[in-house]
Amino acid sequence: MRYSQLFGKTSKTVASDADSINAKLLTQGGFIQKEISGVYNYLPLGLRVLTKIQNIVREEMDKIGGQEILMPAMTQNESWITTGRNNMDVLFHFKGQGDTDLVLNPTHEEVVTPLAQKYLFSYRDLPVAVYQIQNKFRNEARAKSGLLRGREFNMKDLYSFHVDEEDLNRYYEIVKKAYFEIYKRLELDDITVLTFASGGAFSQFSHEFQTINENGEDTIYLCEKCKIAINKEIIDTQKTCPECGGDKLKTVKATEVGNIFKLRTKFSKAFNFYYSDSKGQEKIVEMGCYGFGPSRTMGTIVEIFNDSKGIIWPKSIAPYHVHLVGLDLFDENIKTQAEKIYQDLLDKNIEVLFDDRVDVTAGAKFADADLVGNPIRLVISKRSLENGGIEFKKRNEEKSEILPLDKIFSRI
RNA sequence: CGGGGAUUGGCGCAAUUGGCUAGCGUGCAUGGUUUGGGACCAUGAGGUUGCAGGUUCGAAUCCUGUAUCCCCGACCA
Repeated sequence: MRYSQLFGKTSKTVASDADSINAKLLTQGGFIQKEISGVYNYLPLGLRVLTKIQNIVREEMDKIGGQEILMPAMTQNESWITTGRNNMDVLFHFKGQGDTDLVLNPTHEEVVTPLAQKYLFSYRDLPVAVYQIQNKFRNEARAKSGLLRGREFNMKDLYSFHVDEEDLNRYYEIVKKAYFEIYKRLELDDITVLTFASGGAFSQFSHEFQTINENGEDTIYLCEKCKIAINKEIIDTQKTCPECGGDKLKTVKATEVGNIFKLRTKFSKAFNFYYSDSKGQEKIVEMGCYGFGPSRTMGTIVEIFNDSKGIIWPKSIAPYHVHLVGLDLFDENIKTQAEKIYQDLLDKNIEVLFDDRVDVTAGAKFADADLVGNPIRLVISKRSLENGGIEFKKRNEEKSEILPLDKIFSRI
């Protein structure tokens, strides 16, 4: 991609209502643009990052047998009356044709349960796990912190259906592992901890995945020995580490980036979702749900991986792998060589953003490269060519070096 | 949802005891000079001051209503 043609520009100043590091840097870098409070447009750079996060999640869900579907953003209010959740204060209600009462789904148990019921009748059909990656709508009392608490936000939600609790427990552990695989690929595994949270009516605990960072909205109590934590809402009833029983818990700030939950039979009961066992007996279906927020995770990553100059993306989700800065492009010879390098990178399927602007000074281009935060910066200029090639620099390192043209590819 | 603050070219800001053609920076356009850490000069475009009413000879400035945004708190499978 040529920077000169990229939709979405970086800027030196940022809208005064950007209220957090992630809102500021993502807006300034041309990744997102606020539409209304808690609702954002994703520009090409931002969408590339979001899509990469989604694809990592997608791959890990597929690995554990998740089957991707896509459910609608809206449904009838009737389903929410059935489960008794129609008065949740975050529900967006509106009217459809014929005065029908509709809601924008803040989560999809009310959709997926009746849907699964149409296809799963027998123990032979179970277990099944389906997931989607889709936007959720929650009318938060107070949207804030950029992508961290929005009214429309991106979510991966996986739902599993089982013959009994034992099988639910088995799969629950599998999902837990898959989540840590995801955080590993996002380079968040060192600072993301399993956190015990309230389990609701049918289960003792649910589990959150909390990424420790000083700007986090949540307070958790961390057992440093086990790297397991307890959520604020249950610290009153659970004062020791659930893993080792230790009582030395450290208070830390964190952001919830995932939540897995044994729903048990709460929704299958509401919708009368039964299956026939091997003896022809009718049995209730056991359910689990597993949420992961790609957009919130994107915001969290920016909160953590940044410096005074901008974002420092983990390699796996950077919008581009290489930021190619062309200087002195008014010189036809240099321009030709820069274009050739750009083409060579494209030919090798290396994701590259080429700053091909002619009338922009070196300082401005470097500042933009730092702000956007791609992992590798290459500079081709009069100076670099005189010194034997192309300047190579990693975003997270200070030092740079000049590499001959033919050596560049082995380094990226 | 309770309390507080804000709203002026794309963005950041100034101008209010009511008074001249609403300024400055940045960004944008054109020309020229520059060219390794957000260059410089010149010229130019861009605003019915969130919206709707009201007071007044005169309103960005005062009054009423309303919308939106932000902050603190409550809330948050």
